[in-house]
Amino acid sequence: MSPPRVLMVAEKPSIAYSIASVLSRGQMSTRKGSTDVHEFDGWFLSGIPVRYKVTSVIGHVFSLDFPPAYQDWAATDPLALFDAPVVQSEANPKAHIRRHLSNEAAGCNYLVLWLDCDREGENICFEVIECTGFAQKRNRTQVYRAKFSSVSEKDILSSMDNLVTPNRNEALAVDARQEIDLKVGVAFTRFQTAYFQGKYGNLDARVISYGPCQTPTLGFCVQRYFQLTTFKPEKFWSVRPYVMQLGYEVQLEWERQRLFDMDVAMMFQKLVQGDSSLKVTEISERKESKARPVGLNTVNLLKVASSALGFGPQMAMQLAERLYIQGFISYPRTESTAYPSTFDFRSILVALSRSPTWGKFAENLLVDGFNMPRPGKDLGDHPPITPVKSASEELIGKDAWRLYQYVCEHFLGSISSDCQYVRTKVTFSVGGEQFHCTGLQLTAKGFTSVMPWLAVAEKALPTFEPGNQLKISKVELHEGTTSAPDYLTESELITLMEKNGIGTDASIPVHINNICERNYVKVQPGRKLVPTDLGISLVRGYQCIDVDLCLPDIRSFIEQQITLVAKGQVDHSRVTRHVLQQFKQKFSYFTKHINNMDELFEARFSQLGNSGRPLSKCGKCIRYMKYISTRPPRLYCNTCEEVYHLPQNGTIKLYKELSCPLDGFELVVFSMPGPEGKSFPLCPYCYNSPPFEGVSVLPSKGGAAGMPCSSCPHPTCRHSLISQGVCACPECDGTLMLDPLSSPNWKLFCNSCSCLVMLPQGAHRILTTDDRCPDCDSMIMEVDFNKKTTPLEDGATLHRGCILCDQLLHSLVVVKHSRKTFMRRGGSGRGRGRGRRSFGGAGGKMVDPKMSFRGF
DNA sequence: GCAAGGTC
Repeated sequence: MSPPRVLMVAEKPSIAYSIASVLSRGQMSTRKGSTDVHEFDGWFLSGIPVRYKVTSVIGHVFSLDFPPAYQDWAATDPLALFDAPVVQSEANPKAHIRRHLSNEAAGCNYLVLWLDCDREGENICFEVIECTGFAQKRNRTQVYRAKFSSVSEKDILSSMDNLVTPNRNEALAVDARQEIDLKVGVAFTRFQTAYFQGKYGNLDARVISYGPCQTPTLGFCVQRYFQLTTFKPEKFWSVRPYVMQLGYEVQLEWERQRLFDMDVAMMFQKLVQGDSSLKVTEISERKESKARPVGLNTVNLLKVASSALGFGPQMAMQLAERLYIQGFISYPRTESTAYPSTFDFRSILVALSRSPTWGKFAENLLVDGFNMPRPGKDLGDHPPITPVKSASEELIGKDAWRLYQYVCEHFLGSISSDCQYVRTKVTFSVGGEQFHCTGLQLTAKGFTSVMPWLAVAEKALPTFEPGNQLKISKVELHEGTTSAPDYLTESELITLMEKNGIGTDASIPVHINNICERNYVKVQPGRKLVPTDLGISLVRGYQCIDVDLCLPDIRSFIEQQITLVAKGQVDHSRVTRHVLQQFKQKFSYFTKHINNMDELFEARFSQLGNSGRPLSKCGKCIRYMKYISTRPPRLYCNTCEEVYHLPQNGTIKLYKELSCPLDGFELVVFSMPGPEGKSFPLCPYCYNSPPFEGVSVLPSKGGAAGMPCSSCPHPTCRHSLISQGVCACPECDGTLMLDPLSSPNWKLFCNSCSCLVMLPQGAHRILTTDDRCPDCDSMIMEVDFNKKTTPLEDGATLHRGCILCDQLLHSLVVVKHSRKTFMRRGGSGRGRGRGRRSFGGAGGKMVDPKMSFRGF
């Protein structure tokens, strides 16, 4: 009778091989299949003699998708995808892994799962259980899970002695993630693509994708782009004294470093210049060191490959993969930076000692002894990436050689000694100010001799003694300018993604590749990521509609929700439903407000951004915005990617290059046509985003709130309701404002309705003043009549008075567009509404009937 | 044509 059979399944062929090698002590027979199958005899559990078969999958067996009925883009409403069924299909049909597992499981009595010990691995466990049929036919005691923290003999053997059961909750968390990612990503992607496709001639995108990882990744690039385009350089000054010591001229650093006020900096310069004695107050010497690197993991390899070697992550991984298959480096996909305790450094050093490049260095480490590496983190996956055997450029090619070279240097560096140096700091006092200079002297190069780009620069310093009185040779006032940050480098992006939990070591290169291939960013020399028009418009669009969509938090939210499933705290389908419900709402909101994103596309892609006329300066970036006069009229800031709506049915001009005291935007003036058309100034920013709450706004199309300066309660700005408001409107709750541009047809207009009041015609000048009428609290007006037509006696021209109470002015004003004859609506409480609450502020006075135009 | 996660 043949012995019972045990099927063991690993996540990838190389692990299956390692496990079989350890358990069979190298005595196994291997046959080909979809993946190799290693067979040998051994003992299982409490000493059952068995026949072992060890094979593997190749990552996930299945992947999730929508059923065929939902595959037609045109016929499927993307919103319906949130509630659509999902189906599993074989991830790699050509590999026939499912058939392979089913065949190999036939006749097996036990299943041992050797998948990677993370959530994804746990999920693959259940894929394997399904394929092998162990779920249905056999009872649970026949399925075991091996938990191992590294693929070492010790760990493999000990996990065989401590077999557990697979964790269904962790697997279900992955199921939840898959369904959420699929539905959210596909729904948004199909909707966006359909909406923008063919809409703009020069928008050439096959697909405009959205994803909870790729979109925040793009978000990082665009965020940096905004930082640098809206950067405002600032000048700064620092005092830099120079002293002569033992024939050296030394420049001293200021303890205050720099000041942003030139006058103050100059004052300090004079103080220092005026004090003839500079004194050494302190000399400190400190031994410092720069630590050798921890073991190399994938993400750090990718960063160096990008920043120092100029290889993109995709390319770097391809090279690393090849070096691994050829046996030159160890497995290149690992998160761990800690070496296992049993790690064999010596044999690698022996291998490298044959190298013409590092032979000498490796040999020295062998002879003089090497340092154990710094601790690092152990994620239980694979050891850090190290060389395995010696290579040469001729053997592996130029690019692979450069990557291999780095792996070797990093490995040698990680077991070298730290770099050590002495830092000397000399502190000086002069004119009440503190200055210093520092010197650096290397005592041991350590690892920097094999990683010279990390070397510490030496800096010589002449000897000083405490209490030395020195002469200042000159005192410079250095002027500098703060500089904008540069575009995000790929290496910085990887750091950000890792920090924010966007993607994994294996998927980070994929996401970066996606945003490049989809034409959202371009890689420029120095591997800088420069967002394209499409990338910028997309991110700006998300920011305008629902900023969450492009922030990394969207990923952490999903992760945090599925972690509840993994911990068994919440049911998997409830979490999936709940999260999808939330995304469905976000999706609905997004589709309803897609016009906000479209405005940006319109500006970018139909070249409105080029055809518009430069008009007012943006207060954020101090660059001219473009005035787009076609409906709806708006200003567009090319730099900030912002659209500012303007009132319709009139003309827009710059208002004397005056700017808003609140936000620095240049004011524009809006004029309605005709001699009786009113005109009023407005700040493009405030008009769209009123800075004060509860301000009455004009009705406006295109979503702008519509607050012109005539509704603004700013207490001191000379264009505000407070400065230009004259008295209550006879027609409505509004306030009559002086139209500052109405000369010579001077008029007051209501900031709320169409009421107009014509002031003395032909006056040379009419101004509002700071004074108020003691009787009715209206603003006292100052009228400078024309010399020829002045109604004043003796040809005087200047007259001050209240237009309601002053006999002369009263007789010269005419109310137009007044549907009601001077009757105030409502009772005594009226007129204290939002817009006028700040007006006058003189309490009960405003209920005086004279406040209206009654009696005209 | 679409997501993100495995591995090759």
